[in-house]
Amino acid sequence: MARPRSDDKRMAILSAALRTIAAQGPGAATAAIAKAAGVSNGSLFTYFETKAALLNTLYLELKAEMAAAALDGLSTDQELREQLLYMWVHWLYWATSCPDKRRTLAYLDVSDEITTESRETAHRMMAGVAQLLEQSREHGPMRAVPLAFLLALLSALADTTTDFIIRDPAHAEHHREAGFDALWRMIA
Amino acid sequence: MARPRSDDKRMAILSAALRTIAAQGPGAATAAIAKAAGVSNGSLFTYFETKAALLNTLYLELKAEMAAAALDGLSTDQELREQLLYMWVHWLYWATSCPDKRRTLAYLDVSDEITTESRETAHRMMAGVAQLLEQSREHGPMRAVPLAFLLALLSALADTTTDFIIRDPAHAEHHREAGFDALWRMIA
Amino acid sequence: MARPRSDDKRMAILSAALRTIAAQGPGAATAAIAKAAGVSNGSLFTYFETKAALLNTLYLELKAEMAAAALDGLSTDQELREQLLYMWVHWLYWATSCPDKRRTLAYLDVSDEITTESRETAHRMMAGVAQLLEQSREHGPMRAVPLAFLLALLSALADTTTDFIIRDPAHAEHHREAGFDALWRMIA
Amino acid sequence: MARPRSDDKRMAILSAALRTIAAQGPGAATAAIAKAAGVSNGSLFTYFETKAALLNTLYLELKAEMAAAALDGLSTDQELREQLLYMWVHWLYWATSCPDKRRTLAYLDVSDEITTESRETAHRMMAGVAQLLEQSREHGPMRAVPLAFLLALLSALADTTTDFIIRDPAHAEHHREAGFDALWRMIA
DNA sequence: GATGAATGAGGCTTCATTCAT
DNA sequence: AATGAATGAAGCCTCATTCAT
Repeated sequence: MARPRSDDKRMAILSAALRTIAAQGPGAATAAIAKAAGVSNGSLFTYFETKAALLNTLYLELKAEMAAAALDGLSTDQELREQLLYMWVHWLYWATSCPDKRRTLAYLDVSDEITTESRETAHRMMAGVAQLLEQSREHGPMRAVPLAFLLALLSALADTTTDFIIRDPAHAEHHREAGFDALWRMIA
Repeated sequence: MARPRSDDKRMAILSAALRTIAAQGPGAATAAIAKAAGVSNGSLFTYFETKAALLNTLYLELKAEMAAAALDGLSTDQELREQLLYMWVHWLYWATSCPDKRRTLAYLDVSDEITTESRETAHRMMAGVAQLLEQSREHGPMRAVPLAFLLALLSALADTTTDFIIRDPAHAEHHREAGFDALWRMIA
Repeated sequence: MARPRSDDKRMAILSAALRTIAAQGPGAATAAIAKAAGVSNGSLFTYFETKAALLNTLYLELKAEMAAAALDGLSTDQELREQLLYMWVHWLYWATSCPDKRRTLAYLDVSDEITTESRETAHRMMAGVAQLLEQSREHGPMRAVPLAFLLALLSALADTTTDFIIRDPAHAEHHREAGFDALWRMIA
Repeated sequence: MARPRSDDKRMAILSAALRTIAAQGPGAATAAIAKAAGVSNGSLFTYFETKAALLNTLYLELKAEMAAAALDGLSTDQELREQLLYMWVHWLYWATSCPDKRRTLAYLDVSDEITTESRETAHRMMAGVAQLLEQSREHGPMRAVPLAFLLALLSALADTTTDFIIRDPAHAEHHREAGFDALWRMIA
């Protein structure tokens, strides 16, 4: 009945946090974030109880977006290699076309403000990717290692490849393919 | 500025920084580091002009140690695969037996206090590793990618494998081998 | 400003303020009080212009209740000592059986939000008690001191005695009698 | 070997806290206190870890001073009544001639920043007064009540009397005597 | 009238760095 | 050179009050 909590504002804060953290790291001041969001200092805290809460929310949002980006539109009819490639390409596309998001995610991934619980939730968001990985490695040389290990390796590869694409965008496609081939050789 | 007298004190500070940052992250207060070093608050700044300077020094120290650990005692007589394995094993051994150093390095790697120059110097410290990598991939599927990319992939793999060994030390050897096999498949 | 519609709500706020302040001191946030009253944040300010206004109102309410409790049912037929004892017993009974009210009153008594005017009004509410005191001391050793002084002494005694009864309820009656005897010796 | 922590500064802070709290209540900002002490915002915290620590220290300091003022110079040769009177006079003299101290003590006495431990320590500081009280009431009507109760009554009487002297200093002596006579009648 | 989001001024405390001793 | 007190700029968060709905 009162002014409703505006989703716009909430998203403005999240988006401002994204930009500010990408630029200044997770130490960015809440005041800076609020200002970037065009919102008063105190308003930030009506949408997020705590700076840590904001960070965790942002983290989950980004992880979810990344996972969705990687899997959206995937058709399970194709060969596994094609499916994995599809995921790889989309993942890298997302990561390289939203460098702020990727950078912020990288910061948050190592921040000690991110809860174990958030990390677990994020991990669960990768279930689709994990499943694809599971199928891909089923008969390959890594059939016996923990799936989590494999997932971590995949992330590491994707991350590294993204770095290189951003650093040297002229050879984006080249790097992307090299990365994928390496991945495929590793697991299949 | 003449080099301060006591090298002991300098090393005590570096070592204290290592422990303190491992425990509290790169946000650790200089006062906390000084205290851990058994040195006064202000003395820290006669040995390191700035907190950032200390961090960068520590970063380089650790990177150098890591590179040395990976290559020390390597004999170039053996097969390349053996040499690479030697390096892999020693790298992981260092990383898993000095968790503080590794953790601190992980923190510093993403800290924005570390200058580009430091990162470049650190990169150069890996020349030996890079050379080995270069030889190993010479006739392999990755013969055409930038060596830096390969080095980054190696680092990512080593890092991820270390994570898993620390998390699940009972299967250390298993993880180490799985990681190496994956690496070898990737490049050779 | 027309009196707001719901007296219920007004009293709910006062009662919530009572409980909240008893628990958290006069620094209790208006938001906390509103919540405890089951009323919105903003509504509190349609019933009380200001936090200070709320506090002053509560203060007067409690003082009035205390005065009423002390005198209610007093019959002026009895001996003065009996009348004074009656008042003493009822005062202490009120104070010990509504510890929240007493505690809040204690907080407010020293709060600088309570205006001089409120304090004076409160003082006037004790007229009945004062009158009884006046009669009681008429021929006693304190016949010449300002009545206000006497009243203050009475309050101090009552307060101190209440403290002890609350702290050591097993000997409530004992303390109550000791306090009264002391009072009587003092004035009569 | 460095600049020593200056006792002057420490006392300046305590004294500034005294003045500031007397004027603004225990809610006075640490910044205001620091400014009043002619000290930087942060310096306050090298002398007192916390605002609460500062408040507790000030509380104990004042209580000690008050107890000392009440007993200093007391000769145990005199009659008990004379001794008690001596204490009464000196107590009131202290309280009325340092209204800031008294006011601050009153604020702190009810502040929830003051630890139970501080309160107990303060209580122990009144041992001398308590002992005198104990002797005075030995054969009197209050010989059986808890000494702590008696002490609380004494405090209440002293406080109330002080109030009246401050409010009406023209009759200081009058009030002081009336208060003491009341006390003596109460206990002896 | 009721609601609760919006505001922004502080409040307490931390910390890198400087400086007196 | 060594020490640790001094500094003051931030940082996060709270809260009385206002205002859009």
